[in-house]
Amino acid sequence: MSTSIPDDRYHHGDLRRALIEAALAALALKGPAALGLRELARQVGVSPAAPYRHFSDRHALLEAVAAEGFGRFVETMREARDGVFENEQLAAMAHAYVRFAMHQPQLFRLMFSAELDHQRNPALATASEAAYASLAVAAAREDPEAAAEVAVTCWAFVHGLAVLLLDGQILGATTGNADALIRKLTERFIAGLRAERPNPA
Amino acid sequence: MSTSIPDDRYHHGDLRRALIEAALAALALKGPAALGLRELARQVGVSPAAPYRHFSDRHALLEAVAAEGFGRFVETMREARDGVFENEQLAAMAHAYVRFAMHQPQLFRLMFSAELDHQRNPALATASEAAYASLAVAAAREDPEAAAEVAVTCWAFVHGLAVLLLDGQILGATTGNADALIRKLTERFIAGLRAERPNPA
DNA sequence: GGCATGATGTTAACACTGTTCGCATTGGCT
DNA sequence: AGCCAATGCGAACAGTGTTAACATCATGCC
Repeated sequence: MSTSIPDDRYHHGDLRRALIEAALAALALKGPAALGLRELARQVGVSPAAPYRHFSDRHALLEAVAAEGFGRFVETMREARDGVFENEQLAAMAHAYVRFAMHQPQLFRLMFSAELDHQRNPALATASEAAYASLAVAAAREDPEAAAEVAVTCWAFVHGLAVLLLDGQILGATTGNADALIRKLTERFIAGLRAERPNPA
Repeated sequence: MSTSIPDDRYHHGDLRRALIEAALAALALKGPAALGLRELARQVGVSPAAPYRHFSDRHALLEAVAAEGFGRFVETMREARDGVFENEQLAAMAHAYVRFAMHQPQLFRLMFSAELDHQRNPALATASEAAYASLAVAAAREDPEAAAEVAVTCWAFVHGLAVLLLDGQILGATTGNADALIRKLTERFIAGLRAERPNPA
């Protein structure tokens, strides 16, 4: 699993990949404070200047990590969607959205961090748009005539729920029955969406 | 307005206040990158070590700024609620919530920043809970039997909408008609809430 | 009024960090 | 084999948060 090429050869092999993975590990383990460039270089066994051959900036590295996170994110969403009937897909994806955030809180926070310029890094922009699109298509089914509005509303609800849970602003540390809460809230939310237009063509 | 006591006397007068205000100004003007301790000390005309007489940490200063932000926030929400009929209060507050975020994006981001420990600073915890409570009371009126659920749902929607707008993930840079979008979405959302229980006692 | 004392500010230093420079080493192409 | 671009190294610079020891002020007590 780990990029284990601890040989003492001059060139690392795939330093870029190694840095990203070290960052992912450090992020999950010790929080975003451990994402220093020097720290990561040290962890990979390389000089402080080496990362600059692969990332123009420290931010560029963080953006690469975030892009990786978005990749895993859309994968998670896709899986949630695929194993379920059409009329349950939205709920399943909403649940997966929040669960991803709670299982990888630091990564999720990094993905939506303010200091990342989603415009600068095309890979990041693409990845985050893909994540939105996957949710939007299921949301649009609820009301094809106002697809965009419904999609944004769903996204906002689900994203807000994730963020608030992450900040411990909803359940202090009671993460035990968070699953039940999420299910109840999303059910209610979707019921509200559907109650508005009782005659789906 | 500015804490203008630029005399060359040894003691500043109210350094704590001056630092917080300098931070608020720098935050709105040059973003969170300008919130260095030394930088702020320089701006206020004081040595790099002086702030430590008033804040144990750099984080403590940021938390104080965030608390100030929450103060203004609940004030804004209160004003939005007061000038309106009961059945429009929720919509008005939702609108105010998002508008606050768009008018003071950096401050809003700081308030909900991940690196702030809402538990450590009691003032911060109190302030953020007050912000929630003010929205919750209006939300609860929509369905008194499931007050908590409705409140959290509203909060999640409104907070998510704010965050996504801030990240430019909904309207690229088209902030012009953001107001109209917000209004439309909150209307629809609240309609959904009410459609679920058509017989308000 | 004079003076001890705590609150507040200063200077100097330490350990970091991101970043850049010039140089060293390497693997791959002809 | 020999060259070249890619990749890594070490040293250096500016800037940061933080601490410790010392300076200055303001205030209450005799």
